[in-house]
Amino acid sequence: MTNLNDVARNAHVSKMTVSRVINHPERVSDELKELVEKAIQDVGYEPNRMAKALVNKRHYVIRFLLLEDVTTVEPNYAKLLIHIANYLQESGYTLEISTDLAASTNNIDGMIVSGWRQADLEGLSLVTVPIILYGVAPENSRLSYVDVHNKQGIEMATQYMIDRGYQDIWYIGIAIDLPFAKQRALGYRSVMNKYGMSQKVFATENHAHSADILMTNMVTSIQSNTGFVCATDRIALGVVRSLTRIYEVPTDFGVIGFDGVFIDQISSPQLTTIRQPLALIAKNLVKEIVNRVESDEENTKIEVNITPELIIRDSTQ
Amino acid sequence: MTNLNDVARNAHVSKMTVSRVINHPERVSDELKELVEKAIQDVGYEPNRMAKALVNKRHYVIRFLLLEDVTTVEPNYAKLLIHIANYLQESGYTLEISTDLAASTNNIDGMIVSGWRQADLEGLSLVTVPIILYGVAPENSRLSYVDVHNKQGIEMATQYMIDRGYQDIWYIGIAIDLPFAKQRALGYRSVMNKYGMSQKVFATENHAHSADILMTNMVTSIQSNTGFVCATDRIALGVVRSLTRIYEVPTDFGVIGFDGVFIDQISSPQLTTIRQPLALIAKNLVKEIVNRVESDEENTKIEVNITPELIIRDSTQ
DNA sequence: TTGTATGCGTTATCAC
DNA sequence: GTGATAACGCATACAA
Repeated sequence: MTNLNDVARNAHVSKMTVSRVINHPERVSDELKELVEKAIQDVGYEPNRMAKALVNKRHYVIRFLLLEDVTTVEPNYAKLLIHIANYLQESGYTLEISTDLAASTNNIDGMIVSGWRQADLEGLSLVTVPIILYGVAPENSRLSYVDVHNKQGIEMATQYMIDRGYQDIWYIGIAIDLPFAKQRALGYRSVMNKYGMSQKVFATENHAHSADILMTNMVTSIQSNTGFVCATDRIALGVVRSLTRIYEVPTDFGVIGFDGVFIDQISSPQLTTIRQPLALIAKNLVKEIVNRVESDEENTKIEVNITPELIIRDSTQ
Repeated sequence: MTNLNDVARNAHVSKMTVSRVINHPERVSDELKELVEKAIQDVGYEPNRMAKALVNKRHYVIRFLLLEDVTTVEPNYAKLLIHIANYLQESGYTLEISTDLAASTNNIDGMIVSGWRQADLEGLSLVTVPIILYGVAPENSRLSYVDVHNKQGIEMATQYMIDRGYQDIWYIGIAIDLPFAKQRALGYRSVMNKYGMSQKVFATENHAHSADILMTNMVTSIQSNTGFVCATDRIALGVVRSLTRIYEVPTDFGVIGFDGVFIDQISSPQLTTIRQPLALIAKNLVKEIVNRVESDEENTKIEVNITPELIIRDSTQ
């Protein structure tokens, strides 16, 4: 492993000059800068992250804290984690994954927190390192977050169903008392209000099976050409499954989901859905947490709501 | 952040004694050891990973290199990554996720590599840090690996289908020229040979949709009470979907999958499957890579094949 | 603009 | 068995 000294020797300068070329190039004369840059190439120098960390009193480690039960959210996370890890790496940080809110924060610089429940709020307020949430913050909280724009997403979905000519639009929501679920339901209501259409709101657990049962109990009494706006792809999957036992999707009924991560594609027919732009979300999460870690200023609360994307597939006409 | 000095002051000893209590407790007298341990508690000391790393010439970072296309394997990885991260943390390491084989290894200690293709082999042979593969190594390779026992898994599946009384057993394999696919096919053949049953082997892409099409083209000519052993849950999902359009599963036909990660559960009916014990796999991967990183001995090639688990659900009688 | 000395927190080495 | 010292690689403060 080459170090500053190797470069310095190669360039016939002191190692401080090398350090400066890297961190404060403007304080170095052009000729030396060129010389040093060439030497860095020659010896293949890369800064030692550990030594930097020690002297900077950093760890260059961000923890991803997953409070949600993994099994219920599986496919959402692989991609998100990979994106986060990549962006962190670009900023010189490494990822740590934990499911333990109580774990010591002595060897990390900050946390990205996902899937909080009411019970986690006190623990979170005790954390001393910077935090950014993935997912809407609790109401009245001083916590910052990055999330898909939940309300806007369901608005897009509802609007799309209306545009496609479905006569009646139902909302199959998610039965959980968390802000994101409320926001999604609001999206439906706002568009339906705008068009003066009558609202039909149901809720189910976030499982294909639960949605299937809910739907199967009423499916024979639903009139054709109804469009179903679903709070998640899992729910949409169950709705499609229940409908296709008797009818055709999308010719008799239309279904649109939300999330756009994996489930939409293995459904048959594949789901039209509102996709969470996970790369963009990851990018913002990393940008914000690194910002907070590296700036000395007081952290102001920020709320980043990212516009999702309509993916048109085969469960709508 | 408390450090060795704080503990030393509190215990009225030198910081070397504190360091020894942590790293070589046998070289410290019992009384001092007790004293120091109490002091560590008192001041809430935790070693600074960065300082350790610097002096030990380590980074305490293991890279998870994902060579496979993420979208095709999504749900498998979230859990695996979380388990790996947890085990790494227990050993004092942090995780780095990368999809770039060519990335510098100057700031990591070792790599866990997943999803290699033929084209990656040369690049892998150039890597200078210790490597362990998740997934069977190439033939004639000196690379070590940890994997689910693919052959044994499909043997278990095939045997189970025979035990459940299915008259005819078909194998719907995965059309890819990689060792794990061969091993799984071998598992089917070995059991069928043992019972002198006639073998029906098909192959498809690893997508529900492809399997669906394959099956739909022959489904009307298949005699009832046939059992389908599938190379993956995705394939099994497609097979079930195709069958349930006309028949009942599991009364007319039986289907068993392989992987047991997520897809099996959102299927309807839920899939009987052979589950990869991801936690155990992660544990072994971490054990092996940390071993290789921390031992000075030459790395001998090891091959760890982990026995999977039969999960009985609703796609078999 | 450039170089020297010092320290970050830890561990290994070598005294005692 | 215990403690003083140097070293890991880097960056800050200060001197030239």
